[in-house]
Amino acid sequence: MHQSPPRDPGTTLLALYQRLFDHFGPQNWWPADSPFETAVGAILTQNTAWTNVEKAIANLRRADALSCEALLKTPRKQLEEMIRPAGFFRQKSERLHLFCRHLRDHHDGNLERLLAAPTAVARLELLELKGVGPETADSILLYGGNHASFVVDAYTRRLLQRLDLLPGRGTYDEIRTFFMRNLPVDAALFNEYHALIVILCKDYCRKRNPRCQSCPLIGLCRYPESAHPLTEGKKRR
DNA sequence: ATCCGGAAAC
DNA sequence: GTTTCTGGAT
Repeated sequence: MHQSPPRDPGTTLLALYQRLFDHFGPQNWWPADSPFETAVGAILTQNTAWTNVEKAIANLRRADALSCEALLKTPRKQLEEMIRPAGFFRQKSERLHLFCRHLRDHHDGNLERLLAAPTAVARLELLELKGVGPETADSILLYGGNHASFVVDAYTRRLLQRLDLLPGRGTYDEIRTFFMRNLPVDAALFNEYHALIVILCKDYCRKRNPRCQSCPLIGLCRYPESAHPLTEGKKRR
């Protein structure tokens, strides 16, 4: 018995992508009619199931509030009621208003203008906003602006950890850089890759009871044998 | 490390 | 009844 042959991260990440795409097919992300709607969804979905975000978006659409101007005209209290199904509705209503105010004051209310800047510039600008962290910023860049900025989320971190591929201490930036340095810098690839990771982790590589037997990554992954028993999974007593 | 929060899965 | 959800701020 010998170790598995050493593979460079680029080969591993591409093989992983290939396996996911072959199993799930194209995901056609992000489900939105405009970059602005993508950004609204990105803020609303923070630590929130997408099904709940859909309800909030539907409320906004029904009220014709899915634009920068319309959303700014909507009183905070009213906005809270519309996005209530998405949870954290007080802070999210503030974040939406702050986001729109920034667009109005600096980009004539047009998100496309913000997204017309080079990726690094637009990213820093988004990160300045209260309520826009790295994942939200990268989601807006990638899915709203077609910028090749890899999106990292809790699913991504969990998957890499279980595959024993987590770089460094596993900070957001370390993981993002890991993907971006070891893959072709391609917005379409990053778009599909993140979406595939999400669907994999929702349906198979779940936090609690992962379906390892039927997982499309079977053979490529050694979890749970490779799991560190003290740092992952339910507390064992 | 804790708070925000409704909805649905478990 | 408890956990989890395409996080971020304090």
